[in-house]
Amino acid sequence: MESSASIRRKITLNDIAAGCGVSRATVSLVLRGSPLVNKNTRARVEDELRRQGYVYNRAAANLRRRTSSSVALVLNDLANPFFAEFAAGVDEVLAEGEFVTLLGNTGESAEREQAVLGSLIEHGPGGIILSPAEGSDARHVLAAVGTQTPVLLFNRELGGSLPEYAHWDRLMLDNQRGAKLATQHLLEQGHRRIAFFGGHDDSSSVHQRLDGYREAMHEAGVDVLPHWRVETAPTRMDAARATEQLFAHDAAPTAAVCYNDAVALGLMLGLNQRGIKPGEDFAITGFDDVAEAAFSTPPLTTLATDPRARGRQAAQILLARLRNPQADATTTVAPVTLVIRESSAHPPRS
Amino acid sequence: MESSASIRRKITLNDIAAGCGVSRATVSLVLRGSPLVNKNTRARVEDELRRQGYVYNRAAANLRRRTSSSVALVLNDLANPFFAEFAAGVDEVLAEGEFVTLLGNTGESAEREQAVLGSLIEHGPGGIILSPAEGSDARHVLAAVGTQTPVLLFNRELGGSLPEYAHWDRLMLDNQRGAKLATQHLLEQGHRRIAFFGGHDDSSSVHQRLDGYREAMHEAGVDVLPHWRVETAPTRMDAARATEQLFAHDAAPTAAVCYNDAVALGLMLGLNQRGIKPGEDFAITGFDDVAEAAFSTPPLTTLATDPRARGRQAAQILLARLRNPQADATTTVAPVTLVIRESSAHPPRS
DNA sequence: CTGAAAGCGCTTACAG
DNA sequence: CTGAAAGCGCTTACAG
Repeated sequence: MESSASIRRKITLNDIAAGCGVSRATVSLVLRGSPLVNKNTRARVEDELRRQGYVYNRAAANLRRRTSSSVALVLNDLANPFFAEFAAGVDEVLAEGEFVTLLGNTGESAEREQAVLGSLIEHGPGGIILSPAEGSDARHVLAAVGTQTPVLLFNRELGGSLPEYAHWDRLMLDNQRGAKLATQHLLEQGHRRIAFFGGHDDSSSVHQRLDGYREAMHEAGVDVLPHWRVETAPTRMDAARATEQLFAHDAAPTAAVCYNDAVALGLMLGLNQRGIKPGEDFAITGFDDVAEAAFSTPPLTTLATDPRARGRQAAQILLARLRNPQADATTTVAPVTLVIRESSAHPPRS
Repeated sequence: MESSASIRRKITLNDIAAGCGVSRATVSLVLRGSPLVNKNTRARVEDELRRQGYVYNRAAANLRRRTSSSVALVLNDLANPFFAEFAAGVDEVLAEGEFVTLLGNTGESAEREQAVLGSLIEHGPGGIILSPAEGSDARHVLAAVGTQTPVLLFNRELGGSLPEYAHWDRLMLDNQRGAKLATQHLLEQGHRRIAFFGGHDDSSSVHQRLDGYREAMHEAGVDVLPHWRVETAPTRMDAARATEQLFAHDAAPTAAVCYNDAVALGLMLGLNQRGIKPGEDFAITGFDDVAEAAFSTPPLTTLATDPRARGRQAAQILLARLRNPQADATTTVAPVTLVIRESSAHPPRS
């Protein structure tokens, strides 16, 4: 690296061509690994490339070739460890495929999602991986991204519906099966009065998990009482506050399938405050397997979703789409795994 | 949006110009908001832009103007909530400044860091925000990024040293002051035998926190015994395993300043296993204020670093650098705040 | 106020 | 095997 040269302006193919007496075209062929170039010429060019500290300008190449080497990753909540892991998985696979990740975080705001998509699309991503903000709808997303750029929808559906929307690939978690597994596990421990605790009913993932819970209860021939459904915001604090509602009526539950781990951990807090020992007097399951689940007191039975693997999977689906834009849209439902820990490992006590 | 048109090829300035009978140049001026354009012409062009569903090609504009509208964000561990929050803060400010975030995750591998930087630099970022992988060194980073692209170093220093390296901006946490505050707090509670627990001595942040701890002990006139320093990997499990080393000698500590929250939570685990009640029989402080700290049993006294605010700050420093490339390099030390909870709120008991 | 022309850094038929 | 030429989608002096 010639520091005197590199401090001034960027080195281009012209500099390399001039530096070793060949044409720009030949240097380009060398860079792209064409077999047409003479061995000797290639060596000479490669030396010169190194000598001048050449940096490939991928944007210029993309412009000329009408290709893209980026993928936009638009997340509803990057600060959530689940999505952070997901992003790490996406980036891992994209990087292997020589793509760069354009990051956008919407913070659960449909309005910001519009702005973020509108800005990212100007950078010409080859595709978009979108985990929608709450309340985001298909028409707005489509208006922002157009019909040229393939979209992979992760984690939730959009509101509204459009013909184009049906052509997008999807990667969803198996929410229904997960909640069913958790419910069946509690039934096997001997519980019959099982609540479904936390989350708001208007969310598509809450809906799916409720379905799984109901299905398991139905198959076991257990009637579900209305007060076994307690809605909360999907946060620890709100769940802790709502704990009392579980015990406000007769036939109080002896166990709860929680919407997610945050809610389950909040319920533990609320139970402790009432002198009820989670994992001894009351059985609990969560959903997500956050880092804390293995270390809570008691450790939390939950459903592992392996967000990093989901990220890798999402990137693979999108890369496949870029290779074959005409293929039919795919819907992938990712499996979730029941992880049994002490919070649920006992028969009913109350 | 004409779906028949938009399905085929991308709309360019030429299409718009042809569509309303002006030149490409005029359309460009409209797009860039030039005051030169006649009001009427502007309105006509803007209509046509909307009608054809034009999407600005920022890459082409950047090529022509020799500018960049992206910033690379290279993180040692995106899956860590601290860095995920940091990334969210960075992205927030960059988006406001009309920049897009190019994400790269190195997973704490210096080798991957090389590859990631080499790949990102080809996309022509205006600058790079780098939170180095462990063991990353200045020479390799400089070789990958060259001398043209400004770098902001976050969180840790690189190994090795080079003249160019000194010209990089820095944003570091006030590790020393944080550990000093924690130590002083324990001293005020009446503790004298205070350990420094966890982390490896070859890490620059461990080093700085140890310095703060020693400074506080020295100022209080308390001699530090060698066995009050226990090294561990900065993880919960390793910390739990190492707990016994605190009590292997006479004059065992009654409190510990922990390297970070993960280590502090692990120490709680280890203490509980030995029948020692953290927060009653033994005082503990952490560092980071992870989400879990407020909910552990007992809640953990720790140092809040506000990673999202750090991210915003990092982006602001880098944007300032892009506006003024010639300004002197800056070093910013971000404050940390002691958050007192129950894990440390008592005098020595043993 | 508007248009013709040159050029950002690359790639790719096409000749030779 | 190599070079001259055209062109990706923009911007920007420069004329008029």
